[in-house]
Amino acid sequence: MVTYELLHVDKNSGARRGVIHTPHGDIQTPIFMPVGTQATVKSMTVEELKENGAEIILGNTYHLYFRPGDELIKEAGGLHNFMRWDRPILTDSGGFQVFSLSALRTISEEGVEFKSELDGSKHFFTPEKVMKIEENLGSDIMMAFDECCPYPSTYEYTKKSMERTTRWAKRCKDAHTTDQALFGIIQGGFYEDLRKQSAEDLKAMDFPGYAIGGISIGEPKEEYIKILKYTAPLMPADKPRYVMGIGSPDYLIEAALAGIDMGDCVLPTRIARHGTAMTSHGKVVVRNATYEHDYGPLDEECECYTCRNYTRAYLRHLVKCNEILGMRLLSIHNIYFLTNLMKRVRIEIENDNLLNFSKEFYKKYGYTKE
RNA sequence: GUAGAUUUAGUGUAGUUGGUUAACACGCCAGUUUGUGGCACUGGAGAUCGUGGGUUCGAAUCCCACACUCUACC
Repeated sequence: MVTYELLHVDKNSGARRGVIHTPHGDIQTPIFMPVGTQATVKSMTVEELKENGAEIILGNTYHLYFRPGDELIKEAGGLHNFMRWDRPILTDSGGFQVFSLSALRTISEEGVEFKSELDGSKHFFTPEKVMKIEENLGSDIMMAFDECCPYPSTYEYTKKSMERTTRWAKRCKDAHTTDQALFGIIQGGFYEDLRKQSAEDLKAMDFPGYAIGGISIGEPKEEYIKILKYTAPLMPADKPRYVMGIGSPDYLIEAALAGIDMGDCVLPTRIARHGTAMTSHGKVVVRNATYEHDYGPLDEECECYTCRNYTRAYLRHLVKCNEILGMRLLSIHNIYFLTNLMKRVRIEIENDNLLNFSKEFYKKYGYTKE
């Protein structure tokens, strides 16, 4: 059972402060969820994730099905036991891989055939099969199997895809047998009437939570904001609202302002591995020469392990040498930065002040728009 | 001392009948990254081709001298 408890609504923005209750504990919302595709948030131990504020993480149906296999994970006692994470887990359905691995798959009404990037073998993913995999993984929240449309897509294609995703959602619901919470995913691309149709059809199926999928996939920011603000109010108020794939501070704050409760993204850990940090004064490309002799912390306002112990000059050295520790220290910092940012967002909502805070934050972070 | 080989960007190299802005890798400088196939991708700066002279319409490329480094022999 997964339930949503609304604690407070920001009087000046409509942002929601709440709690989501799950079998593995509560999560405070709005929340940022680090992504651990292959049963690991890359380079970080579960202790480090906890110390840096992670309350819930993601796993991925597609990738775990191929390696090590969902049957093995079931045998190991489920994903929680397998990876030693005792807090909530949300599993993505593989719907994003329909988009990101588009060169390796074929879509039909029945499902999606993927050609494995590992050995070329063919695997047919249906909504029923995805439910079985996610049940074997044993996550607290499982996502319905959908298609994430690319940007841009034509109205005709997006409509056809959205309607099929709705039919797949029904099949997921019918095939689902455990008490794990199954969330529906609203699609419809960048067309408002399609978003509305998708939201209404999915609401009629009464899922315990809803997500907006298919945004934050490379579109201009204005398009993201437009669909976010249009779609969020169409989602039930008494259930968790989740925007899939958002990880930059502005996208997360805009989502919170729109009344969204959850967001996830690979961004903080990926850019960390490529040598970039998010700080209170904006993005820092640690490899840049300007930090060669900089013996101050990455972010003087940050209290994470990395900022308490290491200098920019040292981090730059590690990044330039492609040392594992550099990736780890920046990942720790970026995860801490985002979980801490969301902690602050929750406080500002409680004080009905998120809108003002967002303006101050954007100014300091260096965003020119908004 | 003799013979041979070598000398092209910070480093290592490509450039085979002489022909427009001399190529590549690494390094350097910068940018991108948003439900993670790929620890990646995209740009940029940087070389009077060892030095001097000659042949030629034209030389990194051919010729001469010198210098440098390496190897072998005396």
